[in-house]
Amino acid sequence: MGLTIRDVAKAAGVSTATVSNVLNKTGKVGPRTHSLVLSAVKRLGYFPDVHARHLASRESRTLGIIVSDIENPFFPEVIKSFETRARELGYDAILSDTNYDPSRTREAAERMMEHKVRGVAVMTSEISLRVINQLARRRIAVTFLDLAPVRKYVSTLRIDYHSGMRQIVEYLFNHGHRRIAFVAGRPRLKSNVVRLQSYEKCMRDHGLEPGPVLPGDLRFEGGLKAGLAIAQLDPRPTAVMAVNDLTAVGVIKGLLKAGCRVPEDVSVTGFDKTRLAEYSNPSLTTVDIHRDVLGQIAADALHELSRSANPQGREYQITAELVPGNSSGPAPRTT
Amino acid sequence: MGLTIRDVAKAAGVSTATVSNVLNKTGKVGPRTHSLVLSAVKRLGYFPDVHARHLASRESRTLGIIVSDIENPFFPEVIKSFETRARELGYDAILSDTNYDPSRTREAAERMMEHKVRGVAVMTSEISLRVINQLARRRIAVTFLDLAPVRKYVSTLRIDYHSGMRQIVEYLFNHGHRRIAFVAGRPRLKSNVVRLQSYEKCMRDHGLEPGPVLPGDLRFEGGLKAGLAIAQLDPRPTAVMAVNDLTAVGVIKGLLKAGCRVPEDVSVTGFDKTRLAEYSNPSLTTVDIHRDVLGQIAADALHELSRSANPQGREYQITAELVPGNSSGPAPRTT
DNA sequence: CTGTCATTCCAAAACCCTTGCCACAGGCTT
DNA sequence: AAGCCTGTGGCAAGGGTTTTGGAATGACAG
Repeated sequence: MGLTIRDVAKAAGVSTATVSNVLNKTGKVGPRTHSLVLSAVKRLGYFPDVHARHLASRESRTLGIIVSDIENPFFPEVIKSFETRARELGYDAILSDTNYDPSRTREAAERMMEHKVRGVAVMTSEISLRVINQLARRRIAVTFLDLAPVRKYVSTLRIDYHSGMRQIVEYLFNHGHRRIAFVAGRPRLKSNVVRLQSYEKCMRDHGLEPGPVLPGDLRFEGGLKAGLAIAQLDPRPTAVMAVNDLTAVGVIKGLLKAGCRVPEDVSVTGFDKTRLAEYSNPSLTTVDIHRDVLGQIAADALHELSRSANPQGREYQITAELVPGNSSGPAPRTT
Repeated sequence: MGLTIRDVAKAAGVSTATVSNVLNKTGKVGPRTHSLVLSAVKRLGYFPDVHARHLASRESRTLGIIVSDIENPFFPEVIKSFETRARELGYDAILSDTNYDPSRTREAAERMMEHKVRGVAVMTSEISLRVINQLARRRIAVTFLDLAPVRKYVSTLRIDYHSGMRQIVEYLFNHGHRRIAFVAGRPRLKSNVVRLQSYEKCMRDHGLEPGPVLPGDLRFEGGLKAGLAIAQLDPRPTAVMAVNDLTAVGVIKGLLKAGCRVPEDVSVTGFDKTRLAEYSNPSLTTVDIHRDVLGQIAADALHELSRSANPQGREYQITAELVPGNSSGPAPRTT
């Protein structure tokens, strides 16, 4: 307990400054003393106190990441790659989960400020502009998902939903589908709206009439309901695009329950490529939005932003890629 | 930037000690000054620096949690409830992901020591006894999963796998199954071994011969392979118990691919009740091991351990509960 | 009016580390 | 032999907070 740098210094017969210089690899210490100190450190099992270190160096080496819900399969991968990249860049990472709750989001931001993080990746939409400003004013770098315009200390990560949607529509079109339904998510979530609009636009671009569009809830239940409803439609769509994988799995279950075969009668596609896509039965045709890249870029962006002399934010594009699965196939022959 | 307690003190016309007393609710400050300080804090948007606070109070208010892999669906729920409970108890929580890598596990433990956490919940098996001792010697409370005997500063959370397995065997037995196969996980993982042994014991308790036991890998692929293999067995088992949900989903896919119906021809059960169980098709019969309770108890245990005068560890039991789904049904009539 | 006691606030030390600056030793050059 | 580097290591200040002991204030009893 209470092992300090002084103990190490005493054990090695040097000053605390020297120990510090060894530990921080400043190159100011000769090889002899260097190994002397190192062996003392190891022998005593000493680890420098992060808090004292931060305080003394008046320079934070930690980045924060705020997510809506760690249980949402979207996030763990992002978190992991963010943390990995952060570590590579020499940062500690701290995580806050807001549980979709605006007040907990505020708390999360406060926590970041208390920890004097150098930057924070905000991966949630329930954050107010006031909080953003508070962070930026403190010269804390921030990255956002989609929303928020770039400005000083604020960069944006833009996921290319549109390209993803276009790839799906093209894919289905090329497989002969003409009646393609859409199962939406939450109409208040911007990323969901973008997906819907992209679907509509791409349909028109192929000379197809969009619709029907069914409501969903981003969850399994919503998909299930939509799937049951779609099975009863006349004429029945030959393909269904779901706003995300979870919804797609629900849709499939609903269709099957109603006696439709997937993909023989109806093709179904998801979005986001969660692991679900792979495990689901049939496996899902979906779009991979490279969450690992997302997390990594977020860390890079914060690093960039926080150390440049002119911390002007910029925009990053995250690409999307179609991943074919067994939930989709050629359109059935019958008109 | 660099807003400190001194700025607040100056703005409120009091000393830093008074501001500190207000913020920490020591009750040593009169109501007049109290509100004066509070308004200054709010006006300036001040947040105390966590590092300075820790340093000065020489008492940590943070707990750590180390997990193998945040992408493994087992963990997010545990992490979430751990963090929630920690916060309720007044702690900050920090997370480390080891990616199943022993060297990263060591690093994670070091990180916890650097952060001077008050306790750490170790939810991984790749940790050596040396590290445990290192932690305990520093008077850092520790909880483990299954392994590690209780001792000073070390408590154990024991998941009642045996009861879970028994419930499944009984359930299948009552549905007329007599030939019940098992798809195993990694033979080096203790929790996997316990599951297998429990299966064998429960089978014998019901007068049944255990087996066949097929190898698996805790992943989808292993289950798939096992499913394909089981379909070819003669006599074919009427039920398959998988070591976890993911394997079960693979088994189902393998069986279907080989032309067996689930559950009409073969019943399949999982373990751990991931979300997969619900979304899979057919939905999985599985066992819920109450991961939310696990996280919460871990936090409680650390709190208990770290503040008691006699920090002797103890053992906690986490119960398991059968959750019936559609992947299992009565055994087929044919002998 | 003086002495006692609570109450409320402040000054300063302490927490553990980093870092700028200075001191010193030894080897070179001239 | 004197003077200079250069390479090495120590001293001490300082970072933002908590905390301890004591000072100032005011109320009240004697």
